[in-house]
Amino acid sequence: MGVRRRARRGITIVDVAEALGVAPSTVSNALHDKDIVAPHTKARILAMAKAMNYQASAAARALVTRQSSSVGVILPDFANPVFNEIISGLNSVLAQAGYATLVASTSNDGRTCKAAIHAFVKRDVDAIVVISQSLDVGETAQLAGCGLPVVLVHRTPADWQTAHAPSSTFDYVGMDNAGGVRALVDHLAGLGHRRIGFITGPLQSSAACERTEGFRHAVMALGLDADPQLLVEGSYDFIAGMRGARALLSLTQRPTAVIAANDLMAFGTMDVAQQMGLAVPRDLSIVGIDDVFFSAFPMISLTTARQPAIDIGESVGERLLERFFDDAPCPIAVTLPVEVIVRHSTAPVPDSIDPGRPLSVESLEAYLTSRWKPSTVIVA
Amino acid sequence: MGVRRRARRGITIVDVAEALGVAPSTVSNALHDKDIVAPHTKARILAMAKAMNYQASAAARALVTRQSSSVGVILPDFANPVFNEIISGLNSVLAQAGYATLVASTSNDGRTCKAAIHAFVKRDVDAIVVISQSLDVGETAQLAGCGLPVVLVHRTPADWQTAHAPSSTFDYVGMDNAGGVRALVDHLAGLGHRRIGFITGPLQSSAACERTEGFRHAVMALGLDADPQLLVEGSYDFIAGMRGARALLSLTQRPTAVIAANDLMAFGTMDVAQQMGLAVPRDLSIVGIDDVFFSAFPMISLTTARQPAIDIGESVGERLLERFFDDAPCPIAVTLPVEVIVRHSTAPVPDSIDPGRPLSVESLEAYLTSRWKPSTVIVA
DNA sequence: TTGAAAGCGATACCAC
DNA sequence: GTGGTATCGCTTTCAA
Repeated sequence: MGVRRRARRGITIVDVAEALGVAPSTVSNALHDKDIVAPHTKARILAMAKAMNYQASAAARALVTRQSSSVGVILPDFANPVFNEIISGLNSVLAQAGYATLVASTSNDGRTCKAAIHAFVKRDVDAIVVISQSLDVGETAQLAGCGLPVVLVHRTPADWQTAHAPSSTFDYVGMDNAGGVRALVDHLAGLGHRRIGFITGPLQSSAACERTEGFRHAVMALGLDADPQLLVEGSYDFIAGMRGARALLSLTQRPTAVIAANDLMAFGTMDVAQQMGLAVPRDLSIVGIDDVFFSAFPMISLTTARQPAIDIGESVGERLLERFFDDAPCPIAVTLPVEVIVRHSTAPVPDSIDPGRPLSVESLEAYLTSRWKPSTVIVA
Repeated sequence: MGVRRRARRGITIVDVAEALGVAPSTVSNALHDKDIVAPHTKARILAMAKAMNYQASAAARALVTRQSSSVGVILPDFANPVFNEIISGLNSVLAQAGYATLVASTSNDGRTCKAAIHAFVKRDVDAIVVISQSLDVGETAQLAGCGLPVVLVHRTPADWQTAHAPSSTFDYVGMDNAGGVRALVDHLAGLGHRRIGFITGPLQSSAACERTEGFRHAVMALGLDADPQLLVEGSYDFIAGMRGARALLSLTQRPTAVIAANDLMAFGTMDVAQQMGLAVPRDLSIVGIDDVFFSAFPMISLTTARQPAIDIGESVGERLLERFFDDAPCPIAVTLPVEVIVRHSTAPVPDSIDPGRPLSVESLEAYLTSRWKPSTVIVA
């Protein structure tokens, strides 16, 4: 390991002070626009600072104030585009207020997560944002123990209240999961559907539970078919969507519409429908939740409940600024509204129900191995 | 604006020193594993530091060393999943070495970009990574002027050498664009295709130019049909893919295969083929570049040249660590290999060529307005 | 091999 | 209003 070059020293507050023959503290006050400084002095200082191209050292300020003007974001992975939209919204709000955004992914690994929190604390981040990350009791305690504002996204504190952890210090920002599902069921019921299948997300996620409960209640409220067979468990990925769709569409009395708890699983459902020779939306209506980029593509055109990801990020940012400046330690929960975007995967219920081509369990495996995996890889 | 709470003070190096009755400087040396410290002393100090859960203050260290152990990443937006894979790879390498990753998006806006660079410099980042961002002369000068290591991703320094800017201080990491396209053409030629269409990316991007040139050369080298009509300009988005595909597939003698300079445009091409009643891959072979998540879906199953995004990120990280420790100011350019993933959108050239249903220009607009835009929005 | 002390650059407190 | 100065926590000479 060699020697690291030392960056050149820039203009300091003392340089500015000397150039003007005033005290450093006065310069500091002027730069912070404190009323205590005489207008004339302030103007002179500001002008000189600009002329000398003075740049405050973030490190020096952080050392004395113990605030770094930065927030750390922890997310399970960078793969989910929705997470990045959230960061995008967050970053735009924070950047404007002079805060930096630090990111770290955990790959859903506890050790990595702990290390990330650790690294953030060491850097004196002013707050930590946790997106959709499952936290065990240790991680929760670690977060609570560092005494920083913490905002949880898409995961209600209730998740670990059952684990007897002190969740009350955390803020929460999420979307109206139940309301979104209710609106989807309304939409389908309005088209005449009375037998609607639902593929859930992973039920350890609070958001997935809310979506599932939202479905149950909506079906009840509208007096639709509440057959328990119409509810199958999934896990937010494409293959789970295929599995769930196969289960639902193989029922002797199959549903005329399927709600998937996210768009990816809706795509899996579309794929299965195609395999069974069912035309969407003529024979089967399909809806998702999230409105990912691909849902808008003409070839897909999925009706879905849009996750307000950017709004969520902005909301997190605004909440943080609020906490920074107003020091309101009373935790809040923000639930953002969801809108249904009607595209072309939903249609009125057909007069007669086509059962579709039957599909065996083996055929799923065969189909996946033939189409999902890359068949050949040529190295260029 | 209220008062900001001061975070509690943690364990300092002095605390550890006092607990052991040694000098702070010795603790510092021990923590840095300097050979000068006696093994016994070092062991005692390390043990005590762990016992007291000592955490070095990043700010204090940054103040004296003028290095923050962090790098700033600038990207045009958070929407492109590929960028996030790059950050993912970068972050994993950096985190392991104790570096933090700061992110900022510019929305392709010059002012925002300048502000982001500014903010990074102020925070004493140790390096700046610029991903796929178009830089004007001012931004380039700003980057060069701050005296930090800079790595450009997917944009060769040559881009602005023409603008007389000092590009020689920048590193470059990218992929073998020309090689990837060549491999795709090889694959198609191997299937018997001799008339291949190409939809380019935006030609102000160096990577897009490399892909285009790669196509030209491969066609030449293999003696395929070099009709200039087979080359149409696009811009990396879905609609450009549709436009390009319509142009290519409306040729009196239409190509039997289409290469799109990225996957999104390949999807657009698939969509147009479907509208024209052409079956993929029976009537038309389609390939893309990037291998985005959706390309692997069974319903899409696109043959494509995989962009090694994570490798690119890791490579950037490794290069940075190298520069940090070896202080090798000699800039390098890293070009990562690309692999072709053969899926189900390519097949041997058919015996007879189906011209497909004709499509008017108006029908594109009509199709897009009917399928692309959300038709109804219900607020939940 | 260890210890004492001088900064790094900005803030904040208290005289003036 | 303004100026001196201690201080934040760590690194880094230089002396012992």
